Amino acid sequence: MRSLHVKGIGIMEEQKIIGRGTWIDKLADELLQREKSLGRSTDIIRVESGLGASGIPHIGSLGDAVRAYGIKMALENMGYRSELVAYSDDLDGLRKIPEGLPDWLKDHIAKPVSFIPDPFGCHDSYGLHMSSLLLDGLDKLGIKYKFQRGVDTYRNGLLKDQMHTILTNSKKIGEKIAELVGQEKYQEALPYFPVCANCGRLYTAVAYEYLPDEKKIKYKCSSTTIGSKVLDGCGHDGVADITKDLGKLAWKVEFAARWQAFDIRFEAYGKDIMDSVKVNDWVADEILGFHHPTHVKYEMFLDKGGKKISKSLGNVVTSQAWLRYGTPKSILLLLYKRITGTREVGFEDIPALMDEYHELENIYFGKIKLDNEAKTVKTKGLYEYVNLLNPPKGQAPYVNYRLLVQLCKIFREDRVSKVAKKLVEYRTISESSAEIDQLIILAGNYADDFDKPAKVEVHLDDATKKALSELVNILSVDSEPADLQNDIYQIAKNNGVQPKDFFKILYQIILAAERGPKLGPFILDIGRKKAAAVISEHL
RNA sequence: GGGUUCGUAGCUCAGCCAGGUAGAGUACCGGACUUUUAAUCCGGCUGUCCGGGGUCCGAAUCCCCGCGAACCCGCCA
Repeated sequence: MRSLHVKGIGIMEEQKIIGRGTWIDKLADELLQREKSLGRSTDIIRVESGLGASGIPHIGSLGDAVRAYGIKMALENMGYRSELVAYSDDLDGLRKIPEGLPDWLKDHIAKPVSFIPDPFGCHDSYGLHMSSLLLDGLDKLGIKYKFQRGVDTYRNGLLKDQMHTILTNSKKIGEKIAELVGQEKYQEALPYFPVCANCGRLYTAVAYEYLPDEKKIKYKCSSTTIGSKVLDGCGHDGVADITKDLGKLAWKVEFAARWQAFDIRFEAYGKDIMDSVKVNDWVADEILGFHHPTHVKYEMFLDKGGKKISKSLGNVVTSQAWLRYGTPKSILLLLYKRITGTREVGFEDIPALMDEYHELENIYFGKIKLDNEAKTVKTKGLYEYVNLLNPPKGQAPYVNYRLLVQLCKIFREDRVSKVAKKLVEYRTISESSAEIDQLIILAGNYADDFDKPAKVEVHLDDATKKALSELVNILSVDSEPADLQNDIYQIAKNNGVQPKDFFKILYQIILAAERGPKLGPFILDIGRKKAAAVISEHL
């Protein structure tokens, strides 16, 4: 698949570049090779992303779908039809109340999230609220998908054939699970969790017998352990019909059933479910007779302290919050630039990603040349994927994000027009535009939320106070001072204050910083009356 | 116990997956700007690429063995 020939010492090997040269193309190519060698039809190649619906979806949950969509794009680019199935596991039971959500949810522990009221009050259920947040994130990024709910999947019996095969082979599967991953419970228990018809809970109802002729499961709602807590069942004895009643397969076998039922050829997964995937691959291949999909494993997204981003902890980076500070493209760049390696992610990455996107754009449009041909192709390819293979015809105006944040810290009132005016004065841009205004809004949000100046305690002696009040007088008269910079300097000297210290104090008062821009023009920029008012507060 | 990832400038990290001159931000020094401050811009400086072996004309990059750090699994979905 790659042709290497050495032309001579010191000369680079020639490489065949696959697709657009990114990891996405390479993976799509491997997938196609595999499908061909398996002899499967490639009329339409479906890729899947599983969405958890039990907590607030974070950037990592989004990543699973975004990357699957990347494979879909690469396949289409290579001339195949493809589709992304977004499967919401909304029959999943609530095990833990996520941080910040109301306490009354404890009454709904172990119930499927689709049958719990929405604590935010805007959707039909808890589960629908959570999956909607994720789908909303995908919509805002421009990602197209076919939404498939777990509840509908089971209620309509879409997995009934797979369930039947799995349940009749449960003994064999249980032993294999123990062998592959050391989990022994399925040697006894059936890999199926009914929803108790009496109390509506999952997990407490234990399936103990499968009746293959009737395709029914006998269960008793006894008890279960979730984490360290024991949950008592209601004692109900029931029968569930796998073709229409609610209940779900255990994760160790559910993926395999879905893969076959929906004919899935690709699914990415996080390393936390590595074991489940290993078992599911075996179940698909050996029990269901369906070659498991091609996979790619990715590391978890961690927060900046290196802790796992957990839906139940407070350190959640959601796409909704991200879009307050960065463009959709900055999220796509984060997710498409690479898939390997541990990723510590936080809002503080946004400025760099915003600037990096702009750099990609410069390379794509030939403003920046790279010396290495392969890297140029790869970089352009990345830019195209970030634009969902529909790159713009021309370059959008852009200003360095950090510069914008700095300016936004200075101008808080009437920010957009003032910052834009300043940028024109700096000759950073020739004129203001809707794109620049939008960037100012994003950077402004970032400045407000993360770069908040700490309130500085300023200690003033009498001489300094006198000097400051003289300055206030100058600033308060109607006519604009001719050389304010020099005036400030003179005022300090006349009052026996070291100019260096005087400037420092002014920066502390006005900017809450030790240093800053040249003070004379700066005070005129922010408005001298306003500056006078701020200084007066310290007198 | 099993598995995965990471280790690169004082600091934070990119580059590694498809080998080809060691990179960015920050910090520091200097300049644009006759007195103070320097946001911004420009220029400069910064290396045992964790250690050791192997493959190769060539290794930060690929392979093996160590050392160190983190994460996941061994509840459950």
